[in-house]
Amino acid sequence: MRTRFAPSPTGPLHIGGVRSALFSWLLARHHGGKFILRIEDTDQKRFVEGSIDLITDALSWLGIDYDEGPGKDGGYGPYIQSERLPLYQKWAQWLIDNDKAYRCFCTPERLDQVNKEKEARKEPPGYDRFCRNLSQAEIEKNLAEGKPHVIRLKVPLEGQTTGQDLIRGEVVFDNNTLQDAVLLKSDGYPTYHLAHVIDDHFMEISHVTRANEWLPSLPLHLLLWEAFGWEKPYYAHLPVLLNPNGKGKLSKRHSGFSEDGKKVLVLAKEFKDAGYLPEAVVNFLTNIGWNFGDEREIFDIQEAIARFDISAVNPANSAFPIEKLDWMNGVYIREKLSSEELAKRLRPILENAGLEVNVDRLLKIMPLIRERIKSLNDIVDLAGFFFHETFKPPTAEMLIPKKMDKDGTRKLLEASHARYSVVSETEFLTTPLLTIGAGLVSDLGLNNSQVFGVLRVAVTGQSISTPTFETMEILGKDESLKRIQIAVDLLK
RNA sequence: GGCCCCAUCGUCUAGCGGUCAGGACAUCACCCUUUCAAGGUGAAUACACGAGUUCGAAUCUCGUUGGGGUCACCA
Repeated sequence: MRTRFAPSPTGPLHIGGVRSALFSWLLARHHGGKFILRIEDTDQKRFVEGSIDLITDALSWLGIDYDEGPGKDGGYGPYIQSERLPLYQKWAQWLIDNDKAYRCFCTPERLDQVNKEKEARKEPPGYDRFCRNLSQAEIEKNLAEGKPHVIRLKVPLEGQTTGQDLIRGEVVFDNNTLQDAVLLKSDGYPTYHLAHVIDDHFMEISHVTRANEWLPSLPLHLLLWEAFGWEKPYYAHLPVLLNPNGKGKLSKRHSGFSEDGKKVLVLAKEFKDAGYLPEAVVNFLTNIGWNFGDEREIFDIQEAIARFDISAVNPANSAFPIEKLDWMNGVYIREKLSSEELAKRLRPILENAGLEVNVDRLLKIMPLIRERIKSLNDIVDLAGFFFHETFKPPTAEMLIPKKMDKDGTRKLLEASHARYSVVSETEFLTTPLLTIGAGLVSDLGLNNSQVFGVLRVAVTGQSISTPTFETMEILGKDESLKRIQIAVDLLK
């Protein structure tokens, strides 16, 4: 088995592209086959410099490795279509020689005109096949005059073309609804239709998995395979990923737009930048349109490979359930990563936020933060205070809890300072600290949340944070007392 | 509009003639609790509609409606 992912280098990789790549990859890996990356850069106008790196970077971040592709020759290269031009031209000519295709000299202007007239007559748009029956003499003449032309497929005017889709079964099309599609453009580049058939043939691709939007052109491709007399691959058209609200397909133009106040992510890189783990993204994606089999949703990629079955893919399109990714990312953070691993991934994020990371301290706070963050990026807000060079004190307002006043709060802090300052440094640990806190509660006639809350704000500078006494232990006696003192002064 | 695909809780899904229609996310309530989380328990919520076929339909057929895709010298 050989499968492929064949993106166009028109910019950063889209999450829908990732999903297609992932399913093709899963299919190949399940069967112990090969997964090939092929770059379809036959549209010079849309080519974006640097796209190929963006694509391979994204795949590598996600762990979707390819066996053959640009820079990784497997004997079927080159893997970039613009480097295969002579091949397409040769076979396009072959189609003409065998009466399966014809040269079309119609200008874009004429094509426009034809469509306008058809529209006026309320007919479906499409090429009127003006050049399909040009005489040999006319063709010679046009050629001699050097008229630019394209090569079009000569589709049968009647009958039906039946395709088999691995996901939805038989799909039937009436040939009279088909177009004489352009195979080779006037600039000598092939269109997708021609290029993918030729490449999939010579690269011996056995299973073509691609997005659902290709289904309408399946009959064209089938006709092409038949014209060449080559053995067809199996086709599987993956359901489309829709916007989170279910309206329209997820596309690049929605990227970054806010929807119901929520951010819509669509580029692979945006998921990385948002603090999602690649393992979680991959796990999440495999649960859309496919399921593990029992009721498990969290599983690692090896388990997915072992069970993957392309024919079990749900043919229905699905809205992109981004909120489920948030949950799943949290599961991975709190259950799947060791402290060392988590710290390793958190470190660059803290550093990018301009904080100076003390690795020992970072490792120490892992138990305090791992159940509190859903995105790696959450670490900055939740625990950034551990790494601030200079402590950012809270405001007096944050310090004073409801049902307490300024004086009362100050007295509480002063009492705390007094009691904690007599604790030895080696005893400055969570449990004794908590005991003292509890003593404060009963002695001052306050409740837990008042005392612990005030201490939390004083020590962390924020009202939502890691647990108070654990935090104090990690901060150490000096630092903790210093911060409590700052709070006292703030309330004077 | 033509053609093609699709249709189970708000969302992702299980189900492939007989189930109290299951799970997960999200939501809500309660419990736990040093904030926030996490965790625990529980609640609410779905077979788009209409005809058939059948002893029996979420499951099969047809139609309707709805949604999506596609109609380029883009992929």
